[in-house]
Amino acid sequence: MASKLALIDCNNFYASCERAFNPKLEGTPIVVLSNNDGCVIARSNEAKALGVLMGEPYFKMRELAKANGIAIYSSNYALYGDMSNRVMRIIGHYSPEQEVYSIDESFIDLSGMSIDLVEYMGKLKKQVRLWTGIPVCVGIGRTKVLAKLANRVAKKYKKFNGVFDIDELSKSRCNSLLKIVDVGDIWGIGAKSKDKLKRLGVNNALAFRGAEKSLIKSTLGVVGLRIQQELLGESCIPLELQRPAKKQIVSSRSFGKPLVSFDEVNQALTCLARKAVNKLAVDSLGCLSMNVFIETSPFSKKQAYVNFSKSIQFANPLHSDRAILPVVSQLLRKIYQDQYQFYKGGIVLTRLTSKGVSRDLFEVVDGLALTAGKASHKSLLGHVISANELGTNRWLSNAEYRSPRYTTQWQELLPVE
DNA sequence: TCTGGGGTCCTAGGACCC
DNA sequence: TCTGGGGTCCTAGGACCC
Repeated sequence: MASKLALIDCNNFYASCERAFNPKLEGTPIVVLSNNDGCVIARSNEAKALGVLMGEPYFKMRELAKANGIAIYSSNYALYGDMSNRVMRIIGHYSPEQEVYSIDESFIDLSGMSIDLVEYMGKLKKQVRLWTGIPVCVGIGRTKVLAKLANRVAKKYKKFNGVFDIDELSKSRCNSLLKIVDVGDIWGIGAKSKDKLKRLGVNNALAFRGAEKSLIKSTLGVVGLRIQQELLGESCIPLELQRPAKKQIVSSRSFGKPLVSFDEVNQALTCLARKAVNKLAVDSLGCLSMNVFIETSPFSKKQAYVNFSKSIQFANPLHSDRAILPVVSQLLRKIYQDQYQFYKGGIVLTRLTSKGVSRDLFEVVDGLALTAGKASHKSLLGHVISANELGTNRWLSNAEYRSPRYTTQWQELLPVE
């Protein structure tokens, strides 16, 4: 049976979330900023039309924002995550097989459905909009790469009303379409690969699809070969129906201010480690190794960019804050140097295992004695935190423009007018 | 003044083994 | 003096995704 997939992609997701809770923003250009209010990570169509670029540092577009009445938001992941769950649940009703690909994208399997798929996906699009306020577009094709491409078309050309099936095109029309798609706009072809291909004269999707296999293999390896096969309509990137087990957990942040004391950096990393430990707990995992890193700003003109990191292997999987947090401080002690202003840092937990029997009492930590931990304190929420998590808080991100967490914090519910 | 965070997969090269 | 080759496992780094 020929496979048939749809990719449902939310339009300007973060910006649309802000708008869903503030209808006055209809027609207003919206920009959402990254964690530290650093750069642009989402733009409404109006903001795109004003020339706001993806990834642009906020300070470079502040004047433009002021002059054009652009609404600015700090990112509000609690809100976006919750909205995503609602959207994904609705999409899940349209097929028995769904892959939630990212916070704002989902593939579903439509193989063997003898109905008008464009009409069917039109219904989905309307329902998501009605129930959540989030606009989506749908691309349909035989493979993931083709569905992605179809989705671009659905987004770009108004006449399709947000739903496009690439298989509805005749062969020659399909070729004309592929010819106007830049090779760098194919899913999986990033900036580096794009440059390599263009140097070889492979400029668009049609040329890529028709290129010699050996050329693709030697230029991009097996990854490129797979993309080419998918463009030809042969599915080789399967739907992932269940989330694959995590292989690593990263918790890192740019600090709100450059940090210049061990204690401040230690506070930051201990708090970040706490977040990582919480993620371990959600999936009932332990880790057999950990990496701690700190770095200076790559943009600073006052000091050279440096990046210090240290890894440690554990004899048994660790999963508790009591076991992990002290090790973070000990590793940091080994890499911290007084003369630098640190601007970012984090921890990476790897070699994850399912937790199994708790062995925390007998944990052996590669030559590092586990200290019993300093006195504990209760946080405002009532759970016990370590002394290292208290401090100046200068590491915390700036989030000057965050909208209320309408859906996840009682105190921030939308008022009834 | 001010430049995100969290992931995955692939490959090359080193260490080690027989 | 002559100094293999194939397999596996691990890690670091590159590239990509949203």
